[in-house]
Amino acid sequence: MVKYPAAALNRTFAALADPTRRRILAQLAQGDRCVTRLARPYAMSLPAISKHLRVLEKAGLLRRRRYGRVHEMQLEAKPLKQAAKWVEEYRKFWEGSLDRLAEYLEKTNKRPRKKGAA
Amino acid sequence: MVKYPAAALNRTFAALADPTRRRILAQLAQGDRCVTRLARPYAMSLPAISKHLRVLEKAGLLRRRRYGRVHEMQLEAKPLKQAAKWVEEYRKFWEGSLDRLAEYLEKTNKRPRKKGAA
DNA sequence: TAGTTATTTAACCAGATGGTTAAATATCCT
DNA sequence: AGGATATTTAACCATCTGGTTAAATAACTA
Repeated sequence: MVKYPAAALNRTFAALADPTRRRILAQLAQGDRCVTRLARPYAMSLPAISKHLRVLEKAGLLRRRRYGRVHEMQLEAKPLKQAAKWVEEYRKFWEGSLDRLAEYLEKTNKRPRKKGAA
Repeated sequence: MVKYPAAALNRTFAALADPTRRRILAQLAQGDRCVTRLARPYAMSLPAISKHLRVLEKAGLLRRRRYGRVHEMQLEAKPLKQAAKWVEEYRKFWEGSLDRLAEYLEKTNKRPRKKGAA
């Protein structure tokens, strides 16, 4: 398996683990948005949104541009690409070799005793 | 964009946000393993590992089989498939339409003012 | 200058997270 | 039965997280 920078994956996955943040990303997928506008759909204070945005920013998932007093947020795809690669690598591996092993184990109802399991 | 079950994504991404848990998944990708064996490489108590395993289990990322007193863990690909789909969908969208927009903005150094931004 | 708007910072709070050690439980072995 | 092994549960602790409200900062507007 390939090696990935742990700290970056930590931040990316942690950022994606919150539904509000995922929804913010969905909003941004439709175009750049400023903080107030992003905050509009939520029953949540502005500082709360501000914090979510900082989490996303630190994870590198968005970029902030200041135009006077308004901060405009823009999606950034790179860290997601990393995460996607990580997930995809495991997913493929599991779906390939391991699901067949799983089936085998289901049918025989035995466990593999020695190390060459997969 | 397609709709995904939020609670499941929450749990999956949160589970993946910890490096110990990702490493456990990497171990399991090489074959089923019992708790003690999984714990071996870590400078961490058995209860700590036990907790990590429960997190992964609740996220549906692994299945537990009891053979007497030993609990054997097995990878489960389904929730990861969901997560992969989510990530991939956004990734593609961003890489496609938005990176071009980003470039445009970089060059012109203007911001889009009206709603039809993307 | 004064007032309004956009956003962040500060201080706080409740609950989750990730770890610990000690004890409990379940199973295997003799 | 009694002892060793595999794993979990309980109780505890420090830190992180996701929210709040109130105040600070920055920039536009009259």
